Amino acid sequence: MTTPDQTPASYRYTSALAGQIEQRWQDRWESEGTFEAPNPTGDLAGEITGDKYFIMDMFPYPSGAGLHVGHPLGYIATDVAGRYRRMRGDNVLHALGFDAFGLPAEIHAVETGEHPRTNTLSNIDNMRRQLRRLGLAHDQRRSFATIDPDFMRWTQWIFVQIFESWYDEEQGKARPISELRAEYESGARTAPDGTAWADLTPIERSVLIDAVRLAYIDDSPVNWCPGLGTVLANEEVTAEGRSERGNFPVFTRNLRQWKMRITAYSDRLIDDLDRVDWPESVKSMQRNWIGRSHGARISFPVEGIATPIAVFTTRPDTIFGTTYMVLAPEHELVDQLTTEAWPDETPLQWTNGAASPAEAVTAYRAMAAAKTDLERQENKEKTGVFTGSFATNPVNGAKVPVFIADYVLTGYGTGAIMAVPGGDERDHEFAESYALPIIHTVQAPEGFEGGAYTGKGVVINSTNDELSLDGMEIDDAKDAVITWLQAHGAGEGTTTYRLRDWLFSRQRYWGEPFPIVYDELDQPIALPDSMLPVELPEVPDYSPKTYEPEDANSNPEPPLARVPEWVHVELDLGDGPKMYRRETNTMPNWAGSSWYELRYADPHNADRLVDPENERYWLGPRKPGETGGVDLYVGGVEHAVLHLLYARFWHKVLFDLGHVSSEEPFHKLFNQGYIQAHAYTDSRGVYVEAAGVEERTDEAGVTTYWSGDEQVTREFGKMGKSLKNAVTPDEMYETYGADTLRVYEMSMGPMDVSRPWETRAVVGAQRFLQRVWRLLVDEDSGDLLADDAELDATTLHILHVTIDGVRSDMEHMRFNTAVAKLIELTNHLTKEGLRSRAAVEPLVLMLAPLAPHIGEELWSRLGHAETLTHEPFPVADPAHLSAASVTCVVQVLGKVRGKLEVSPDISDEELTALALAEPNVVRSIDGREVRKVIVRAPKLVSIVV
RNA sequence: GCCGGGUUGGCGGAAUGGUAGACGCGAUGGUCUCAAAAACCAUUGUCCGCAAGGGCGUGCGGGUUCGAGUCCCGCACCCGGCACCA
Repeated sequence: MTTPDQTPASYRYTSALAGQIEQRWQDRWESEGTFEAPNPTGDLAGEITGDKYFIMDMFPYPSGAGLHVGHPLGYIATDVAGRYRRMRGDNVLHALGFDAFGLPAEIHAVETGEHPRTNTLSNIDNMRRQLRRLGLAHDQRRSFATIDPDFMRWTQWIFVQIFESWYDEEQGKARPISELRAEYESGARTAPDGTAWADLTPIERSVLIDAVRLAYIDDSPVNWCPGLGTVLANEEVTAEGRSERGNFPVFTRNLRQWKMRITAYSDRLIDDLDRVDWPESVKSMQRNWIGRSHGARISFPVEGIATPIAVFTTRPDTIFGTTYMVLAPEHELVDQLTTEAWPDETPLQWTNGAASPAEAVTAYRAMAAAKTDLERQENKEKTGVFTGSFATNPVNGAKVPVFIADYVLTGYGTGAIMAVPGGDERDHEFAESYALPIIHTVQAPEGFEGGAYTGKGVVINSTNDELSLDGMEIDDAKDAVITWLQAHGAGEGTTTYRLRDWLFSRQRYWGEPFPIVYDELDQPIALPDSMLPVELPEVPDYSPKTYEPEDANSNPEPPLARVPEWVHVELDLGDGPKMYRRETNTMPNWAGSSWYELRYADPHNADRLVDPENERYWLGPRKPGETGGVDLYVGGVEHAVLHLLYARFWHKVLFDLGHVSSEEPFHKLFNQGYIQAHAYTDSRGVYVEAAGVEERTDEAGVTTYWSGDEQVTREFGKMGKSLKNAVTPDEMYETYGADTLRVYEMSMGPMDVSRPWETRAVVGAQRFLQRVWRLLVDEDSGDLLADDAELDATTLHILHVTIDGVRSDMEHMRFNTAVAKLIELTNHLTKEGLRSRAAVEPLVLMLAPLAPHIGEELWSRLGHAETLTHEPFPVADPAHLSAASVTCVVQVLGKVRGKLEVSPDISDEELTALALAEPNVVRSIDGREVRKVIVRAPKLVSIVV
């Protein structure tokens, strides 16, 4: 409390009074369960009224640093939207859980020896406290953390579902492995080589089945990050070849790891983007990441080699322009293609000066292998070497030399290309260096200079005995050549993707253990439901084996492997007690967030991850053909291809297996902007506490910044500890109160745009709330000042225009302009000294979603016993939307020359006459002939002379 | 290079093709006070003018229109994503 001698008025809306009001209402909401949303069935079942509305925030990682004022921006926005929806009569589901597995807790554990769980739980407590003080209308019964054994159990259960599934291309969906096994056993299906199931050994059967599982173990190139001591998914590696987290170097290594067959869903993940309401930027990032391209796979035979070279191209129409071929240095056919000696007349520059192709290829491969991906990217100069072999172009029989070059990547397409220097800039560049012929197959426009022509045009130089593409447009030529190739067994139309399978195992302690054990034949076996969850064992040391970040040859070593008594376990999995070995990798921290939206709908269900009825109600499609999913999902854009892609994938698997009725987890996605902040550096470039910096403006109007006596430089960046510019919500509660913080954050700008924090501007929101308070409450006595006076026409008009505008702003998340409109209404009432219930009650109701505590307090002082949570949001009366008089603008030659106060239903003729008589308009016309008068009654008259 | 978003007062921002700058911060002046703070009131794009009024003004250059911040064409710069992806 502020001491009395500092506050002349004891009922002024100060931060102290705001604090009392806010905490009182937070207690009341909690004890009354105000924001508890009933479910159709189960332990949270209740009477349901209205339409359902499921709103969600991207759930937070409970950081030890606590929150700064940037964090709650999205939470406030969803809270306002949710509170508005409740007042519209909806049954609103809004809760917040915690994404509690993750690296920081593990690092903290390594440093302090404190168990990550202990530390994480205390961080969660702290965050819950900070968030509660913000007055968020969450259903507390539905909160959880991904580390809760109950939650983890279902994460593991989903893993087992994925492990026990395969993708049936014919049906275009995932199906249980049991159905595949049944098809094998019945003879309906045989192994790819034709062998019958009955003729396979148990091991062969396992291998056959394991090869198609949606979760599988694979020995292939993965991203190994010694600095983190773990492998990473492609999505977690930046374009610079470093870890997204920690920025450590990442190396490609062949390692045995778990993967998820997300590539089976490539098409659906792309196609269904058209069915969700997401920002175009995020959709485009996902499309790019999946990287679907349509083209053709074409075989180029090589004399003396059984396997032809398969290439992938998106431009099969240019095949007549193929003058050479290129294989990635790592391509498996390179050894066979490399000849003993250089063919006669091999140009010297094709050989790199080597005595034989074998020597040249070996040297080139060694050089390519020594380069990291990053170095390959940096050096864009095209290099390569001739293998000594020639391939045959299937369309015209031309012999073309086969090169290896590192500008062809092993991981994309087939790792081999038909090079068309006339139609591809990269091929052109290479052809120039190696003196290879260039044939154009598309007519370039006149005056085209430059090497490769990649634009539109008509096909030329493309004829053989049976086929002529000449004269065709490119798309028709593609179809024609694919048809021809297909008929001649030389190729087919096909699609490739950039997306790779999701590397799913991590060598960390603080993650979900895999519900997998290995038998004596080293075959992975999923644990039955009854043995879930598999909980983390206590370990003597939480650290993964750490390495020098640059030590590419180090090997991952999971911390769980150091607990032999946990790893080796006796279980009865159906054929009596036997010894098994547990999987010692853990899941990535994306696992829990890949399905948590489902658990909000039925958080305590012990029998199912979510009851189908509850899932259908909260997430199911509203109309046939819709995807269903959360009605509004708000979060930062940084998860565009990580979390959002993984969650869609898991959701689709669960949909295929019949566990959910929705095809997409999040129907509408909204990316909020960030709150940024100024930061200040001293002369040494060291950050100084932003809170202590003073701004000075001299007579010349030049602004400088000072930390004590030292001048400092202003920068702009993320808010946080490292830039010493963090402002905490706690400071704001203390100085202004939670409602002020909420209103300020919502009024700063549009939700999807980043904006700078400015503590000194927060007072504006407080002044606004104080004005509202003063309208209703006597600052000295605390008496209610509202009266029952009738509203004048002007006030009625302003009120209803405000209602109309605020409603529309709320619908479209334009909270900044909603606040502005409420301020305007308040300023009008204040200026006119109006305190009529007819105006202040709607004002309080409209303010309530933004500033719920002061809203509730004023509502209750107005004599209402019940919370306003479910009070109907005011509705504008169309009769009051038009004003008694309107300002009409009179333009002469497009410039405003006069203004008229006129009746809204004035006729065009009358308005024209008034306009032409307005003195300043007459002066502007200056006797010139009026050629045309455009009238948009009642707001505008435009006169042309 | 490709894709997406952006550029409006001193600052954050507002404007169905129809009064550019709502609302807020800051600044200036005032009320209250012994004084200060808080609060309240007024002014605040810029230039000319005593005023009435007028000129200029939404990154730059064109265009459409009676009228363009808004639509079209071209360009510059900034932010984000992807990038030798055949």
